Amino acid sequence: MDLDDRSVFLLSQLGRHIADRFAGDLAPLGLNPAHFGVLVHLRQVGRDGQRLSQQQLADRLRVHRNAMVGLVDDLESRGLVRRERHPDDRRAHAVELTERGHDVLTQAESVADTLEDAVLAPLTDAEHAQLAALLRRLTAHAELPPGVHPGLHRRQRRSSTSP
Amino acid sequence: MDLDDRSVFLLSQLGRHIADRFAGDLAPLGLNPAHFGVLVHLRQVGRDGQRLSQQQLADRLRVHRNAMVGLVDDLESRGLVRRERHPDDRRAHAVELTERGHDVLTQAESVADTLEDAVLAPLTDAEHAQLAALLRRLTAHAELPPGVHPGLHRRQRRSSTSP
DNA sequence: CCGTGATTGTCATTAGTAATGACAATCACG
DNA sequence: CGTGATTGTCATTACTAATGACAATCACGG
Repeated sequence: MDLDDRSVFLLSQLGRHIADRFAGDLAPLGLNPAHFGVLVHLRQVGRDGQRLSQQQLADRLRVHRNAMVGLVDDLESRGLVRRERHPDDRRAHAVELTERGHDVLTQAESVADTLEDAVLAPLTDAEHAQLAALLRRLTAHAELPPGVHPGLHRRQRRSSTSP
Repeated sequence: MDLDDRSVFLLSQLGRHIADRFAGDLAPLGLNPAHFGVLVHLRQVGRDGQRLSQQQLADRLRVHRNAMVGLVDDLESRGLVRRERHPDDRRAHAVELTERGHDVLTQAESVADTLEDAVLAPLTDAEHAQLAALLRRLTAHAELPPGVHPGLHRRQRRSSTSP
């Protein structure tokens, strides 16, 4: 059987292609997909008036808190986020988007828009909607947490066979 | 805008999820996805009566020949492939599937079938066909080489920002 | 109020993986 | 022949991810 006859292969192939392209398109902004994920989540919770600690952020994005340190370091050094004292817990830092962070996130989303247009170019609007509906049902069934990319997850240290 | 409103995000998320699950499901067979890709390609060319050198195999799968050494080493040590003298070129090794390699590949494909059933469970047959047709048009437009997973590609050494 | 154990953020260390370079053997071709 | 390219291999390097340890702080019971 041919690999291209399997929808799972096509999905994986296309998904990886998209991820690679997105990473490449994002690089000129000084961001990688993990940075992008952090920014998006920070804006989302900011809208709700919440302040997240690094730990909470790490839990939501399914990354280890040790890794979150580096991500926030990167973003803070570029002035996209701010670490403040957490009002309720002096151990924790409240992380929030800066004005500049908002701007850069907007640019990053425009990159994503462009990529989406390029990848979905061969589909009509109706077909695009059809595809989106199917994909949403699949992600729901797979119980993928909304807005969290599995590529950010902590990879488990494997013993014998590896990618 | 919510990440889940972007088809490219859903595709990437789902594709990664599938790749992770496949790698996990394949591990008990002592294989990783790269091994699987090699086996599938070897069977394909074997059907046409061809014999491929490691270099040719590496070119087709878009991996570096240095990396192919390790992949073939793994498979040969498990008795799934055989390195023979290439009839036309004494520098090259003709790599081919063994009987056992065929068997294990069959098992691996059954793993893939099971995964496909699980992932696509919420869709009817008609919807599945619809999805497959859409995906095929997208991979064609993206000029993704048929049957070659981008995850095997040599990653370029990046200077500043990284995944 | 004090002490014991957990949590947060950080850093240093380790382990694992991927890219690069170098090599001998062989080829291609003049 | 002989010069330069190609094949497969290995060693080395560069990088990334995982782990462990740490001080500061919290939570909670006694």
